[in-house]
Amino acid sequence: MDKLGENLDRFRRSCKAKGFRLTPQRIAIYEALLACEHHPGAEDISRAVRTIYPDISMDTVYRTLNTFSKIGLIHPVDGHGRPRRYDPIVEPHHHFRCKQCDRIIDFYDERLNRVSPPDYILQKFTVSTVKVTLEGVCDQCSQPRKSTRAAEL
Amino acid sequence: MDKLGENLDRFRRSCKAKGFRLTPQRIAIYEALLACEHHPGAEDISRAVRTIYPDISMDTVYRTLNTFSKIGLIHPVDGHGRPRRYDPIVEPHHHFRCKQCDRIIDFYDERLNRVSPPDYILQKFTVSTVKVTLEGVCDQCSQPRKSTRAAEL
DNA sequence: AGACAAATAAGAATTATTCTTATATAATAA
DNA sequence: TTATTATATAAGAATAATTCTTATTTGTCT
Ligand SMILES: [Mn+2]
Ligand SMILES: [Mn+2]
Ligand SMILES: [Zn+2]
Ligand SMILES: [Zn+2]
Repeated sequence: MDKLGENLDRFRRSCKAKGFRLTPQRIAIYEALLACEHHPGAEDISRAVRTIYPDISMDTVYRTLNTFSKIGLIHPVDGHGRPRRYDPIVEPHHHFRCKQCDRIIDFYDERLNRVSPPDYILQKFTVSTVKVTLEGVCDQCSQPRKSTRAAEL
Repeated sequence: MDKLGENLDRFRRSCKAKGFRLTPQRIAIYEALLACEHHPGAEDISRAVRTIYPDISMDTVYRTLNTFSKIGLIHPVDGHGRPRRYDPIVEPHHHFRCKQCDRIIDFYDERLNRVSPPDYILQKFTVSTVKVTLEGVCDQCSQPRKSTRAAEL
């Protein structure tokens, strides 16, 4: 089975397991999450789903994203002052966020997966997640204007 | 000079250097930031400052916090769906966030300061900050009820 | 097919933050 | 010290993101 199929299958099983109904809206929202790159926000999801279900309400989008988050199907990603975004990839990975274009780019690194808090923290707190997040300027934004224009200057 | 004095001095110099006026509101807001533990939000700051300046407006609080952030006097801290919070400590340090009580607790660790992204990321992106954030349940919240009650049970 | 709990659409409500504008004031210089 | 002026402020309107309320619809299980 391909990656998309795997994800959809996990989605169906998660819903069943938790007693959630398999509605067309939920399926469309989950598919939109998988299709969108760079961690879509509720507005992105709504826009994508509207092409198929023009009457989808923002409330359903938000409610569904919250439901998915609660059962661990997706992870909410901080919006840094902008609207919250969502990540359909729940396997361990890390994020680079461009301060200029606000893209959030995934990357995978074993070394970072193994970053661990100091012992005195582990003794005091129950640590469930360790997140490493990079911020800076992405390759696209650090290029001197558009590549076509750059030749002219 | 003590730590508080040092901070206030740096604050005065930063304002001067950037040509910002040293208003009573700004001083009070900065002092409130230093006094509050666990990374206050705009509402916390407003409440603290109101005891001295009852007429401080939310707009001034937000505007001032934004100004301070821009000149690097403080750092905004993600609110995870709740209101944004602010950190008057700009020296390198790390955060543990309790998912239950929402406290954000500082800790210092040299090893985590040195966490570095993989080379292929550094080649592609200009990385300006690396944040390690822990989430979980804090010592207070994981205690079985209140300590006084615990003895009874 | 029928029953029913759960999900939805629509739009009101709430919350956090920013904007607008008229007034006040910190900094600077006469 | 006072006058000048650009900057900061208070007040409240406006905006944006998210949640809530309610009446209706629809999956799921007989
Ligand atoms: Mn991701
Ligand atoms: Mn801190
Ligand atoms: Zn970029
Ligand atoms: Zn706690």
